[in-house]
Amino acid sequence: MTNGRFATALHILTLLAKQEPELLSSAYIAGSININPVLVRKEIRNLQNHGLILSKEGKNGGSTLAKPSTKILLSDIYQAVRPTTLLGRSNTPNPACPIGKQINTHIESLYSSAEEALIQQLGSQTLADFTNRFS
Amino acid sequence: MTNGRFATALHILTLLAKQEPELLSSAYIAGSININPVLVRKEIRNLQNHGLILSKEGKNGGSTLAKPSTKILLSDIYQAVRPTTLLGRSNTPNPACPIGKQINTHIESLYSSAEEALIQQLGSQTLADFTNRFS
DNA sequence: TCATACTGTAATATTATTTATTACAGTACA
DNA sequence: TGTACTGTAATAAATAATATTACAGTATGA
Repeated sequence: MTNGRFATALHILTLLAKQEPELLSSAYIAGSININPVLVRKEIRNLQNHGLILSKEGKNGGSTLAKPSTKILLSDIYQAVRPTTLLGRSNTPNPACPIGKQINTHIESLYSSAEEALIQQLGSQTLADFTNRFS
Repeated sequence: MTNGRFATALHILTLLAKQEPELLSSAYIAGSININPVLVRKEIRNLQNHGLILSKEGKNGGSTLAKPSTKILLSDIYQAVRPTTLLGRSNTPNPACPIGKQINTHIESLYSSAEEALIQQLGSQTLADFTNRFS
């Protein structure tokens, strides 16, 4: 992925974890990340759908963690922003070529075992582990 | 990464491995992958720089593997096409925010250990292992 | 020695993806 | 009932990836 969604999501969750149980507004969060508030709201919505965040509408509204940071794995965050393919997109090879015809199947299974390794590694750390590194 | 370079490089190397020790032209390879020959030549050049491929210019020229496919790890291929950051780019957070100021350092080290896990997994298979899966 | 079939590479155009911006409806509070 | 939020759609702008065109350089072999 060439986008910054993982970094953005992690930043959002770090802020929420650090200022728990305060409700933080998307404008405040966007100011810290230095991106557009609409992007933040979209990502918050997504993290909400994945059960990591709770939001409250209306005046004095905002967002907070849906569960303690010790219960949020970094792999949960990855899964929430997971790109279609970790190692990039595949091509649409020539079906007339015996290699071209088969390669995407093999690439797919390769990608999924590679991603599995990544998820295992990310799953070994919690959001709390990550935020504790901040001085 | 949103690009198809890993898939392209793997496709190139698979073709070369399967037809060793023949010299394959970029036009032939591009026909199998179904992308522009110039992209193939660029990637071949890159794989050459990484010691995976040998090329011969002029008439009847083309490319072949620089070493047996049993000696090429899938992680070597990843390293050759490695994007700046596996998990996407980071933001340029607000330095006035105590979290924003530090987060990129922590994200960087997180990314590098995640990538390390991926490389280990890819390093457990050779190009020969991959090409042997083709029927 | 010259036509041919390649690689190598630069320059540019096109397309796809990502991010930013604008706008506004809906909600809760005080 | 004004104010400060979320939620979301629509669109624009910026960036990244791929395709295309063009041509110089190189080796082969007729």
